[in-house]
Amino acid sequence: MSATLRTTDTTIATAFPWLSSGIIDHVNVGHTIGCTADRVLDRHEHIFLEGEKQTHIYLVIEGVVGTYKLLSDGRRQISTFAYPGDIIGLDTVGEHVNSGEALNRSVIRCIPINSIEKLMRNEPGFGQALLHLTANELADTREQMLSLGRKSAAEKLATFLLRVARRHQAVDRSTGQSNQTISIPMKRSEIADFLGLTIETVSRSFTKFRVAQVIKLVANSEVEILDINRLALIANGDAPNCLH
Amino acid sequence: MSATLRTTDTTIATAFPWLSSGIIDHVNVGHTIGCTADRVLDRHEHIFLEGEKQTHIYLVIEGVVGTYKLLSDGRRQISTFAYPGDIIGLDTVGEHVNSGEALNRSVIRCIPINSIEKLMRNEPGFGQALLHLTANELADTREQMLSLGRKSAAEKLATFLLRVARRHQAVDRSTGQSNQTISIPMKRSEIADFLGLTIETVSRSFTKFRVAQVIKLVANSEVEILDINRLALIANGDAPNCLH
DNA sequence: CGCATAATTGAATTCTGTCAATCGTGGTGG
DNA sequence: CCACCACGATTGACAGAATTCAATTATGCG
Repeated sequence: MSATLRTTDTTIATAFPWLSSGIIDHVNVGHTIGCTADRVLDRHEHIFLEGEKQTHIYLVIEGVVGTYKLLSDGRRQISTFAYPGDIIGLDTVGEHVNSGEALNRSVIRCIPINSIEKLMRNEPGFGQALLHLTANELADTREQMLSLGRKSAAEKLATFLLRVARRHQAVDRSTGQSNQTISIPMKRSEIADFLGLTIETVSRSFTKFRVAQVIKLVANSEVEILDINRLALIANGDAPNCLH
Repeated sequence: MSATLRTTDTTIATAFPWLSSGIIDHVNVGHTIGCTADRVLDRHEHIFLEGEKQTHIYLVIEGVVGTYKLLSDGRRQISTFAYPGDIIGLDTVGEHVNSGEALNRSVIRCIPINSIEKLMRNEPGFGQALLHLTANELADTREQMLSLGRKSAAEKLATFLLRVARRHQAVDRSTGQSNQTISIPMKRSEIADFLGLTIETVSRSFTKFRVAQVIKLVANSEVEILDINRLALIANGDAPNCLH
């Protein structure tokens, strides 16, 4: 099971690092928000299940967490991959509409819902910040819907790789290099369930890109992007003739 | 072009009828929110385009409005169908991530963004209400992702029909009848672009349901649901053998 | 080093898409 | 009031993309 590292009274700034980084500036980030706890999660350990009452929202501190929905016969649609700095469990107020699961060994910060509600009443800018956050996630989700509904396998994978690359850049913008080697912290089956494909199709698309010199497979979970422009063309369905 | 019916100072209650219906109770709905205008839209008339600066959010008063994203070669993914009472244009703060278009002759109420921002500062509960709204839309969108990514054509259409039926019930719950005849206010091509299918496949799925006595096609835009339980089974992938 | 798990590749099938033709419907004007 | 026309919906035949099933290869952890 999961070990609780520490339980402390926390300030807004500690619980929501992204708030300090300038999205919203009229929040008193020194405000205390009550008890938060950090949890260490093993791979495949669940944080919450679809349908459960929502008691906390969760800030990913380390690792990668996935949220997903299932059909009764086991088909799975992964909704999001959450990286450090991302918040999960905000889907709706009431009960979780997704299950949340660690894809790797992860650390998450658990923030009680009632703290959030109190904060929204006391810090006017805070609700606005959460709205921003949720709205951005909605925008992201809509982008993903375009992939799921209208893109071919290769286009989906290209879109996904660019997404990860952008994300990766955001994490280590310290190294300002452009010919990126990105790490793919999820397995093929998880990519497949995110893109609405099978692992075989994902694998074949990887191979196509490799053969076409668009990427180089350094390892199973490490991809070097050789031609990011081409990748972008493919992602948007603008690749002249190939790779479909 | 569109005719502006009237421009008036409006209260919260007028602009957001759903606020009065009990979601959030600590908002002074008598508060005035500044100038709103009602617009009458013809079929196919646009409200906003993807990428445009977001100046208003819009409350649908009459008709049905669709929001969508395009790929450069014309492939379209419809994100939402908005009915009277729904709000569109909340996707994100900044610029629209979808285009919005009337599917039928519609009336929308245009609410300036700056009113919204002011309201969020002055009425603590209001931001919370918008967060609720956005979170619910996010939950809805995630449900749709499951359809797009993991369901067969028949399952998608069944899911869609149930969705419309639920919506329909909400509208005229005055007539408490159960053997529902629902009106489908969108064309096959719009259903197709919502479900990530072609019009031909949508049409074939309709025919399958008709032959299987699950629905009756009263007219092109009017469906009688004969066996809602069966439809629900199909929608969730639990239909024993058939219709796939 | 070895084994379990993950990824790749191949062959055959299935579902959906594409192209094309026909049918139906609703609205308009004679 | 009816006929016509344009648009939308349906149906059929075929093609193609992705899945399924199966076998092989690679990887990474103990």
